[in-house]
Amino acid sequence: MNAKDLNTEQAILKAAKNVFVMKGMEGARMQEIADEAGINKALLHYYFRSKDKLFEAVFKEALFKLMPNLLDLMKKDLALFEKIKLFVENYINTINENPHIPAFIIHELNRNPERVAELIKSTGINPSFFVNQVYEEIEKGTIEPVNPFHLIVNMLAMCIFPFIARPILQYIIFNEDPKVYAAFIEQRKKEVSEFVINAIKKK
Amino acid sequence: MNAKDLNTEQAILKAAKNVFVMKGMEGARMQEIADEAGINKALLHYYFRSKDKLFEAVFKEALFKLMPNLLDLMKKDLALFEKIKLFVENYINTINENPHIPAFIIHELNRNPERVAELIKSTGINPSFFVNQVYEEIEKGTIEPVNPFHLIVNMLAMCIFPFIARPILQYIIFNEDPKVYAAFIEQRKKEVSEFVINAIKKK
DNA sequence: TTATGGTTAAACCCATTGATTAAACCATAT
DNA sequence: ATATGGTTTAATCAATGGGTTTAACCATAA
Repeated sequence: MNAKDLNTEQAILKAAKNVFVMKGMEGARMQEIADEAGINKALLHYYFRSKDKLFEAVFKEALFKLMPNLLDLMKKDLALFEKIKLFVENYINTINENPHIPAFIIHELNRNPERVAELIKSTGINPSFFVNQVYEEIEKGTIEPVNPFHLIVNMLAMCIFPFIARPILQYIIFNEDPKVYAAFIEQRKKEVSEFVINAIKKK
Repeated sequence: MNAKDLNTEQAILKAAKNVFVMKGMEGARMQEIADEAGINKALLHYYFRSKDKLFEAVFKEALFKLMPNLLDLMKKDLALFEKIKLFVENYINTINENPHIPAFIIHELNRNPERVAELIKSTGINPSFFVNQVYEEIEKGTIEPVNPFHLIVNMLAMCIFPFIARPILQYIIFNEDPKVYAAFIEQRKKEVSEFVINAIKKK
């Protein structure tokens, strides 16, 4: 595989990502991907065999772009509140750079739950480290006795949701002004971590 | 329109809802909807003209099923903490009865943001009553000075997210056991409202 | 220069699918 | 009984779109 190949292959992947992420597997057209990449449609099959294979390549890349951060962070040796702050800021930043990927994953998750679940499983993601850390803090009496699984889901939810519901928020709450929406997302880094810490810390 | 019509039309809508919600506009097949309804494919066009029209009917019904609750509740004359409790329980219950609709709406939201936004706008939904109530409580010093828009987004997020991410949670966290997942959702009604109230109340 | 082999593109194939048509069906009214 | 008109179906159409084929292109090596 030489440099030219890499270029074409990367161009295809990039174009395919754009189209698949916005329209999903079923809504995407091979012709549109080819146009977006500025190449002939047959080349898509030359490099990736089939639409399904191409989709899988794109999907894996998209999925793994949002996973490793999460994985590393959870296991870090940090105080719980620091970890929460870091997680929220870090994760909102990551999604902000790929704002359509969550909705893309969610759609595929509904279309093909087992396949996606298998993929995620294969990353070896495991919340037990973080869960134990939460239990320890509860023991110590520094936080309320919250269920750590609900805590994780709450944090993920608050980070991800504003991106998948963006059109609603932007058109309804923010009068269609993208600037205001962007500022809202920026605020959230602080607002959410404070919200979470306030919710659990013992006073 | 007589009783027979109503039956057929309702049968079509029900079948179309099942298929569209699970597979989206592009993934759905008119033949599959006809089969699910137990009728001839041409009848779909007889009653709804086109796939697009049928989809629109299904989508509106799905959207408005999740909206009115929200609307009425926000304007009720209730103390803030009571309102939060009621909202969370009520909304989780509503979604639990139609667990696939949020992901369905989100996908359509990405495919066609303006159209969905217009539809939602047309419901006349307006958060200002709730927003003002939050500001009043901040004045009174009963809650921390949180941004009410973030508060709304946080509550929506925590209610909706576990349903759209269900396969991940169920397969990864809950070892594929639907019973455990159902119990988790049941717990959330209490867990989330306590989480929110704890996060904002002044102590 | 020419042979080789990977890369690219144009043209084509054909299964799928949304939509239409024409005829059959059937309940109701005269 | 039969005429009417809404309902349902089978058959068909036309377009779309994923995939294939064939040949042209072009860099590299002998």
